[in-house]
Amino acid sequence: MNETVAMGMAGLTDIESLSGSLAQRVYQSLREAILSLALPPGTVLKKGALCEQLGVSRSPVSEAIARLSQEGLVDVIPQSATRVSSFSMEEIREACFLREALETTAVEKVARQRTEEQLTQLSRNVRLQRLLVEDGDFSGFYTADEEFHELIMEFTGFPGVSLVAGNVSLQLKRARMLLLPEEGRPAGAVKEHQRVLDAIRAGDPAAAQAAMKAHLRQLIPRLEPLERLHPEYFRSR
Amino acid sequence: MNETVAMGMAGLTDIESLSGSLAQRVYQSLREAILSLALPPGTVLKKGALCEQLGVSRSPVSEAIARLSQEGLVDVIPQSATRVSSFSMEEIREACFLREALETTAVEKVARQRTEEQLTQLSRNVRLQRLLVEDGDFSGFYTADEEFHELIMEFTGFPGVSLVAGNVSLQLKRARMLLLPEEGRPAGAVKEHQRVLDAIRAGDPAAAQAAMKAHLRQLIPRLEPLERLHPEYFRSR
DNA sequence: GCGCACCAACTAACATGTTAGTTGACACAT
DNA sequence: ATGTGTCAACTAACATGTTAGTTGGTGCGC
Repeated sequence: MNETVAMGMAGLTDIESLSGSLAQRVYQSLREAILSLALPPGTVLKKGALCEQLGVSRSPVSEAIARLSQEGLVDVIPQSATRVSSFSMEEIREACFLREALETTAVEKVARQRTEEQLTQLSRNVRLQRLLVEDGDFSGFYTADEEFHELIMEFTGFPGVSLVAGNVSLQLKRARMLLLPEEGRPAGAVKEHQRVLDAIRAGDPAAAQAAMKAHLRQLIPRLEPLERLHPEYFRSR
Repeated sequence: MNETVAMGMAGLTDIESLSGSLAQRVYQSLREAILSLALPPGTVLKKGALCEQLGVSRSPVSEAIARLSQEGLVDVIPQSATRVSSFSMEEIREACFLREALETTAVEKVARQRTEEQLTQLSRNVRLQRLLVEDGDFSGFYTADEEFHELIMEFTGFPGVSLVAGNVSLQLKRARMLLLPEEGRPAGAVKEHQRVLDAIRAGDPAAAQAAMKAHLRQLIPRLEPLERLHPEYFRSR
């Protein structure tokens, strides 16, 4: 009757538009839906239903769910059901700790071995951030922000660093979706990024590490209130 | 004819002796065999053959292989074959970097929040290490060594830290199997552990971090020569 | 009304059948 | 002899059938 039926019960991106094996596409589709909260915590995922909606058989769906389970995005209750995992503040704190470990160590290394080209890229990114904030383009700023951190990790010369960081920060990424844009926060973040960049340019590893730590530490206090603002997404686990 | 046939082509631990779902058991069996080099890099894993040897169907084997693939222990060539992944010195360096990031940050935190109980456990562990080295029990020392690092990560209060560290250090763990016990190295390691412990006890985060870093940095130079000592395990990737 | 055993419906887990892509060998043309 | 096209054999990937464990409800005993 309405398009909700046509597209299935939830906003899964059509796997036609993705590349790779079927299992890979199903995984990406589910992952994106979970991270964007289109599939909120607690949602039950039924293999049968997913197969129908995506037009595939259970094999690729099973593989996708297995991966999501390993990454902690879904909880599989053996022989019974599988649901999108709930937030847990403790897990979020843990993710912050892990992210801090990776990024501070990364920036420390980058500050020691930076090249002119890298400084240029980082500088360009930070200036872009400033522009986007001035224009009030918060979505664009969010992307540029992520790119800033991504760049630093890439510049370590170890491609796996950002991959691991991404996996470890999955819960963080999801929780950030609940954050409302806070007055003056983006501008503050840009300043902090600038300090990180300055320290990298100065070739001061300790300062870069400290600046990055100071920046990342801003996140937890902003996430803490979520537990009582959105209790329906939390608990258990 | 001989027992090699009876147990299959390779030293896979019988899944009967493990717990959990079939897929889980198959995964553990394969993982152990790969990490212990019973299945050396380059070995081709055929689903059909594995099913026969383990006495299960292809479903759990597929799931196990998918997990191993995600962890980088096997390379799957689509529609063609899957083989145990080769070492790459670059990956090993990367793993060292990641491990250093996690463990130095962990020890820094632990030095700040240590309890008497934790100091007791660490002290007991280090004294045990000394005993084992004196007795020449290198295998026992290896276990105690791993436990020391494990303890520190646990003491952060974040159970996921040691899990992540374990995952990123898989290649390291495998590469260490190729290391021959080096004269005086265990004794040196004990001394370094002692320094880490001293700094933790003193409540000196910076010193603890530095001591841990100094300790972990010993590993790479010992691993570097492996590339030419065992070229058959390296390359590609 | 209330607890407990039983049962039916549903689910993930496992087994097996089918498809399609890759690889290497062999015949053939050059 | 050598490069090339064809093809058969083999593999992972996908689809589907089967099993076994969980869950919630229903009726029976109390």
